[in-house]
Amino acid sequence: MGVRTPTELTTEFRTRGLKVTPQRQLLFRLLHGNMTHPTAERLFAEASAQMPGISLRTVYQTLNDLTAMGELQILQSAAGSARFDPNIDDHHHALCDRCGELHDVYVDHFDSLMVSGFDGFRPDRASIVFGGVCAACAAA
Amino acid sequence: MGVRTPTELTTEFRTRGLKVTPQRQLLFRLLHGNMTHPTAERLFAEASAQMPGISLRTVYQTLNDLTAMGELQILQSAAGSARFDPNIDDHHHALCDRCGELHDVYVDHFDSLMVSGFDGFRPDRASIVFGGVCAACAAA
DNA sequence: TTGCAGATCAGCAGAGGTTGCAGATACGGT
DNA sequence: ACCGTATCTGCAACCTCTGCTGATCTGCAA
Repeated sequence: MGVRTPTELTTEFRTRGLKVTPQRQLLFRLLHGNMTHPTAERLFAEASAQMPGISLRTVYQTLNDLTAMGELQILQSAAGSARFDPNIDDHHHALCDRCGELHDVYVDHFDSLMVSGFDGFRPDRASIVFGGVCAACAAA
Repeated sequence: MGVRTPTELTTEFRTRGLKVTPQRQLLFRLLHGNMTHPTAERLFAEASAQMPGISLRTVYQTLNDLTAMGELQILQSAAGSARFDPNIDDHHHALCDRCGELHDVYVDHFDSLMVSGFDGFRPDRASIVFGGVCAACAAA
């Protein structure tokens, strides 16, 4: 579902010869079970609350390391900053036009889609972003 | 197919109280029939060749105006700059991992996809980006 | 637990893309 | 042709993210 547990990530980092610092452990905890799609800035804010003085640079560094080892996905948000997705399942996204919130959605039988125009292009993955209005915003 | 003709865009601009300057007309021409997905910088380069002195700021301004009136789509490329899509049909994209080129693809029966997790979200559009290797890069 | 080699940290400066601003200029309805 | 106003240009600011550096800290082995 989400990223692996802090314990698993700790092992994974050590296995790869990366060291596990208190800053990284904090980020592991912040990401674990996180179903939002936080920006680096947001994680930095949350981390700073628990560890004043942590640097934004360190947050980026750790997020990039996690992404490089496939534990996070990077989502390019239309406006501004990238979002990090702790959910590495095969899933897609629904973006609310009003609040900007991103929600995970799952698509079945994606393979059965008929696509024309590939013209020799060989796809090995696909991401779908649905645009619309989320339940909370529709109610408001 | 692509954007509307320069003539149509001229009328559209005037109707909305926007003025049609030589700079804008040039951009209309550069976009018309353009099946690539140029960045602002690329359009600026092409425009500068025909009209030395045109400002990058003006290119952005006009592209944003066109986007606001629905004549262009903005595509957020993963790395760096935005791409402007003169094709406003209901289509999707295939992104080559090697050369970074974007190609248009068309998807049939998209509505028949089974999606779970919407949870009250009401989608009104969707965009799919396929990742893979294009024919040219696969051959090379 | 201690010591060492090397990885990591904080902080700042810089790169790349995009937008804000202000004064001068040009469009276009009348 | 005139005038009001949108637009143009050029520059600087802004935002996000990365490179760099000296000081600090971690992991590992004994």
